[in-house]
Amino acid sequence: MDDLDREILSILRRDARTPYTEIADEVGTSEGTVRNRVERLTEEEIIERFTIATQTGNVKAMIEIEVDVDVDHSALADAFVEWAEVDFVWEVSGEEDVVLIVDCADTGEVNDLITRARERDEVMGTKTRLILEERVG
Amino acid sequence: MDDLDREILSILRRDARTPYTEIADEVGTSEGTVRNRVERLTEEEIIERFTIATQTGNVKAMIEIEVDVDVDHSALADAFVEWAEVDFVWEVSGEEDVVLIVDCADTGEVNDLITRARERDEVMGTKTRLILEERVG
DNA sequence: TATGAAAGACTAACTAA
DNA sequence: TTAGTTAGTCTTTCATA
Repeated sequence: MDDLDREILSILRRDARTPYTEIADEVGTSEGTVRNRVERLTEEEIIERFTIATQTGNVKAMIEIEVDVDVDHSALADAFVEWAEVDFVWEVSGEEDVVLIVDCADTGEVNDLITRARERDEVMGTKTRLILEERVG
Repeated sequence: MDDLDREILSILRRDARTPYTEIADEVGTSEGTVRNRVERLTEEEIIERFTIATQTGNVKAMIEIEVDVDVDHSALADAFVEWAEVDFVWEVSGEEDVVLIVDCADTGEVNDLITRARERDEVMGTKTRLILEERVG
């Protein structure tokens, strides 16, 4: 991992469809070098996957979930990730323990998700923040 | 947005490099239809962007930043997104106002980021959570 | 690091609903 | 009028030297 790798990653993060030739021009190297490095980064799983960022609904939010102490976080996370509106589930350090990143049609749908989460016995409490604006690094 | 769109999105979310011909086979339509729909979804910003999921370091974290009331959030967010270790900057509702999603070499680097954030006058306080485990929906 | 071959995407003209 | 198809062309990627 050197600065050239980091530059390539940053370009791909903004637009993963940028042609290798264009990336090469931008970072001042050849198409082959960019291709080899992207292959290596993918191999090493520094690039976990090529994907799309979607906004199927109008509201994105973080739902922080406080979980009972003696609960299997992992099983709970597995359950949440099955919910259609959930993009990511993070198990985190700190008080709230599990964070959902969700993409909903409207705030009503966010509310439904919170209600569904709170209905589970393992869930002690929730804290929700709407994501008003996102910037990509 | 119909079921065909949703199928296409789900394939692209798993691997955004899947050729249109292959997606077409999988969902039972022609290459042209897949291409037209992906273009439409991109146009409508349901697909926000083609991107990569990366893990350059060993530690991912959420840094929640409490911002002084009369501060221009947008300018602050613009500054944070320039930091190399920052993947996303979210302006959120609630007390902390700005959330950074960071990808660092180690916890020391996370700590450096927190220090740099706290050095800014606009920043009143921070709260950090390490992301211990991530699931993708 | 070039260069030709292969794979994939795009254009545009056409068809069907 | 809109969505879908297809053949031909162009672009990008890949493998080889």
